[in-house]
Amino acid sequence: MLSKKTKYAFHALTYLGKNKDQGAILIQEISEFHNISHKFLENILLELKKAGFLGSKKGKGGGYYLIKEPKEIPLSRIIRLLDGPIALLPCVSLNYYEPCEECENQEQCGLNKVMIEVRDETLKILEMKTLQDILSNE
Amino acid sequence: MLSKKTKYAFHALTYLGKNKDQGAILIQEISEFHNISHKFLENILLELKKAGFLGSKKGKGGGYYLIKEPKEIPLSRIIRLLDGPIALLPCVSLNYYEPCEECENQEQCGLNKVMIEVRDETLKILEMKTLQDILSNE
DNA sequence: CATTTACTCTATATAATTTGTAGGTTTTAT
DNA sequence: ATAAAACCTACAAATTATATAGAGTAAATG
Repeated sequence: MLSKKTKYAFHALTYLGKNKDQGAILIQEISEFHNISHKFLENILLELKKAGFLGSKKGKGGGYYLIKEPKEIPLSRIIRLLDGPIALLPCVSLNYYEPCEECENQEQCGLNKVMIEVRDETLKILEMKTLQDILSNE
Repeated sequence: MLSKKTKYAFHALTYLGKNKDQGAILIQEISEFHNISHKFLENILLELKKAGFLGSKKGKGGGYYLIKEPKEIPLSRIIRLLDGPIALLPCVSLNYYEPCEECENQEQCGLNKVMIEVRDETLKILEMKTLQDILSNE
């Protein structure tokens, strides 16, 4: 399951995508619309900004706005940013690789091999689906 | 990512699958082979037994053994049993459905719709891959 | 240029979940 | 009878997720 953080990130991105023409949008507007704690959302939006998805403006009339095309934002990137690995095991993660402590020889591990296949199939979906797909369904 | 519980379950099932002919196998044998805490593994094997994957024998000469064909044990069933939902959101889970608190109208939620597609694609893989696939790779 | 507004940053508190442990009970073989 | 090994319940420890606090910085505006 996605963490709330990631789920909220998707809600916020969707909101910003729907209101693209309206310039900077307040954290508060999003947090009220989706019943999300203001401060919690603040942290999330900041991460999304640092990762290059959002821009922001400080001060009066400030807020956040999308700086990428929705179709250029695959689900996989958001999930990795906020939730970490997409792979089901650390030993098959492309971006967060770690060997399994209990395994002496990953080369001979059948679980490892199968999970590589699962990862690749999962990635196909999560890289293909983008914010645009979410927007198209609203 | 899978919890350790689920990962250990796969290791144990694989071990039992590889040693199918040898009758009942001790928890201790598996826990030592895979460096898993004996007591923790005990709980896991018990769950697998209650769910109908394993049989057991008490007392001297006792232990656990597979009672299903490896090809009849899809990854999805083990993951669901020990980790819960496969879906990325509660509102699209087939086995553990819950509405999202922050959503007033799930019918109009684009995230919901996209995550249903992701779930269906993910399930295709996890239902197709079985313990047999893990065994074949060792 | 003072004031208000709203994002930025870091640290911390709280809650929930996962992981692991303890200790006794029941069953079985010898 | 005794020892071996699964069964069961409850709890403890560790980790992670969620949420909050409060001071800092930048921008707009009158």
